Amino acid sequence: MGERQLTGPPPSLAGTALDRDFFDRPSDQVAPDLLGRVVVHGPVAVRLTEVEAYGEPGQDPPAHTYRGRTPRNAVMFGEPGHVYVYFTYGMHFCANLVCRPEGVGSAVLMRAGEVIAGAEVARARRFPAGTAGGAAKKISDRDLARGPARLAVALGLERQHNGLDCCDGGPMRVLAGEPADPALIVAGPRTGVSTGAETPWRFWIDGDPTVSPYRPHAPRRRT
DNA sequence: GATCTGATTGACT
DNA sequence: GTCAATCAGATCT
Repeated sequence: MGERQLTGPPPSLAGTALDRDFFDRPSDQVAPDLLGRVVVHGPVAVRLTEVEAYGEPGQDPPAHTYRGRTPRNAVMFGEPGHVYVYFTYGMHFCANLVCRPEGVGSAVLMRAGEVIAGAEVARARRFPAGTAGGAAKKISDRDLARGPARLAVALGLERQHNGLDCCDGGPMRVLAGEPADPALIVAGPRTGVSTGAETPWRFWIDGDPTVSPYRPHAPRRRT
């Protein structure tokens, strides 16, 4: 993949958006099917290279829905095709795409991707001018959306976007595009979770440089 | 009402 | 490779 000019939306941004039926399936089926697809939010577009599926209440301990519906995770129990944005570690946002019919409570976490449009906007969001380090920071395109929190920032997703519908023709959508080659899709254990990590519900495109590095769960250190 | 944990990242050694 | 930062939600007493 070579350099892409940012002087206008690339042809891929004009593609057809995935409809709600696409998301109305088990998350472990939707997740690998999302690889290679392009997520668009405003001027920024990201091609997904790594995702993680999260299961249903009572079945998947690491999932936020494991203990049932709460005000925080209510979006995941809503209509499929919406975005569930949550705040973690006191400073990061992560974005999920809701799966399964309304009331189930299942989603796919977007872990990493390649910014294919709006790279300068994404870079500015990571380090706004005026902040420490600010514009002087040199971030490669590869690192712009390499990691769940980075991806959320690149797409400009924050708390206010929680519950946003990707299937209503609004500012955010997931393009059908060209799915990843099934031969290159790899499934493995999930990262960063203390329980259920052995479930191979993390999917990524083998060999893609934007896939986030694997990190086993690190227990919180106490002072 | 108080305490603890976490689907992470960036800085520093 | 190691460690601190920071806050909302969930659980516990």
